[in-house]
Amino acid sequence: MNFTDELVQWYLQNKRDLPWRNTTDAYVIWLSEIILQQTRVEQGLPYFYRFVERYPNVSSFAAAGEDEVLKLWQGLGYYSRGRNMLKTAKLVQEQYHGKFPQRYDDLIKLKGIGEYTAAAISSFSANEAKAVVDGNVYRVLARYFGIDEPINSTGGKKTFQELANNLINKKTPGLHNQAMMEFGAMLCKPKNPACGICPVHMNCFAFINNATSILPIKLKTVKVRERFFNYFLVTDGDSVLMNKRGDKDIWANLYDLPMVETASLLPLPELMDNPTVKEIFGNDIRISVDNLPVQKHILTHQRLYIRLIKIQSKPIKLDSNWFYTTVENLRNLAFPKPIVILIKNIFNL
DNA sequence: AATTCGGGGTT
DNA sequence: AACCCAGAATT
Repeated sequence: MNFTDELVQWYLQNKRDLPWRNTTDAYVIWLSEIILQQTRVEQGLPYFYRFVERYPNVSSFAAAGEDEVLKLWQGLGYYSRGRNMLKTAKLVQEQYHGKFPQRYDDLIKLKGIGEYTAAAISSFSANEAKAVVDGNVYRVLARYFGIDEPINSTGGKKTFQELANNLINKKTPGLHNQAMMEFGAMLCKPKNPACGICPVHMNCFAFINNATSILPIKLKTVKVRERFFNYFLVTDGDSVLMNKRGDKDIWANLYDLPMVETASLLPLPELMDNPTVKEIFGNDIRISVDNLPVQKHILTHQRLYIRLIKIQSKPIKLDSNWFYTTVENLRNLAFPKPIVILIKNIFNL
């Protein structure tokens, strides 16, 4: 048996039973694929069940509001996925009369669907022979064929996509794609791959050359930015002052509290002397609580230091994105993870 | 071509 | 702390 046939045989005997593998409904497969972008299966599973139950078809999704979708998405990260899903659902409802497209060339034009996702949906729902290349496939191909071109370089992406296209089984592309990814996820893992039970290790470049720990090659780029978010709690116990975030920065269109960002973690007197803070609260600011610990929140490109200051005086100037709402209504708003924690600590919601 | 978009698990 | 995850969009 050749390389890919071996992987398919391995897959048929070792695959996990995942809900999106038991359907050819392009809409359901689309849901699963967007949720799983840069997200582990175990983390995405509960969200997948939540979304198929709430939105069983394109029409129900297209009728949703953005706040509602983001609330369902809360905690999963990369929130543009949720916003793009709503745009795509609305477009599919209009242009395709609610029937989700299955052809690669149609799918690739939709918001939130790139090369990987278009190949996944078209091959799984209609057996179109398009090869998926995700993080798993990069790793399997780099190791087996001994490719040392960086997987995150422009040339590298092209090399791996072409190789995957040449390898794909044109009779059963969906099965082939599932097998490549599952093999990478379960056996040919990033650390400590299970080469001892690998069906193709005797022909694997990385195994033969003891190079599984250096392949695939990835250029490191990440530079982490430190940011300091000073949140203000303004509440009378019944209503509370909230902020709707804009569409540029992290957590676009989600909700948090009024906040002033500073360049460093300032002592409280210095913070309250900040021009922006004075503009908001005036000169006689009454503070009731500032003994809450600073929350450190780690993201891929940012380290956030989050502090909460409880203010008793009323602000004299409100930003256009600020609004008062009832504590009860907080249940309906989508918050970033650290704000979920803040609100839980304050209101026990 | 490089940067940005989350949150969580593994090592 | 570094790396990765069924990547895509923006700069």
